[in-house]
Amino acid sequence: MAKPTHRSYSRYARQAAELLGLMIRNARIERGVTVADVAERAGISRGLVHRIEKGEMGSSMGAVFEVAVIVGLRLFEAEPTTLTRHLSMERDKLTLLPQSARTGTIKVKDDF
Amino acid sequence: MAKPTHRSYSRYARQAAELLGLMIRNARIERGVTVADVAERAGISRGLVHRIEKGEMGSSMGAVFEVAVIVGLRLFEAEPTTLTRHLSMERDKLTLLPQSARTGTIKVKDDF
DNA sequence: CTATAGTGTTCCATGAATGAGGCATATTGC
DNA sequence: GCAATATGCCTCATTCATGGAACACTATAG
Repeated sequence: MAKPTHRSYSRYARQAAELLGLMIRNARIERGVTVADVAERAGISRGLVHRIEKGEMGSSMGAVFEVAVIVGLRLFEAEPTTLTRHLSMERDKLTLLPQSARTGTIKVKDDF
Repeated sequence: MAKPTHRSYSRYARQAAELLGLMIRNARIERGVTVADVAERAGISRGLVHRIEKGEMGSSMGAVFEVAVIVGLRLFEAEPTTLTRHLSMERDKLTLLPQSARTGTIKVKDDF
């Protein structure tokens, strides 16, 4: 039987996916690489690369990010080293953020 | 199973996923929203939100982006209007590139 | 023009992601 | 301290994305 498991996505999320797909395709063409080539390097099928470039929401993040990297895109506008630094920053941020904001009562933001 | 389809990811891609997950978690906590709350609003399970925040590569891009939007993250550092504009720009770019004048519709070019 | 390569799209078997539920461990508030 | 809520993590059934192969179409080369 048909399961109406149709997931609804917000417009912004869908556009972000579409944009990422287009950026990937543009970057790939500019580099003169074929879809099949990217697929092989990413270890995925040609069809999946195509779906990713179309911005389909079901594609796994791993496949999408991997393809993006292969065609030379810089995710989050960051180079590898910058990315690592951002990671550290976010990790530190997390440890500093207790769950005190849970009740919606953000008491102090430790401004200085 | 003999072959678990060992998918290998580049370091950069993994870090990007982890960074996105951390940014989501930080944004969520700062907003004082629970994982369960985000899950309900995104129409997904609590476990999936948790996996997304951990930056697991298997999560679908749709779920990841949707959660990111819900906690207030701006993907690609762009506001909704900016995102739409970027989309148009990338679409135009595509038509100017060599092998891709096909995606659009070339049939209706009989206006001369 | 023909030949070749690349793309776009379908179908389907199957492996993988997801949802659901439970339970242990924080964390918060009393 | 205790109670209540939130998170982390596990297992398993079900659903869905994926790979693979086919095919038509388009573009580039010759």
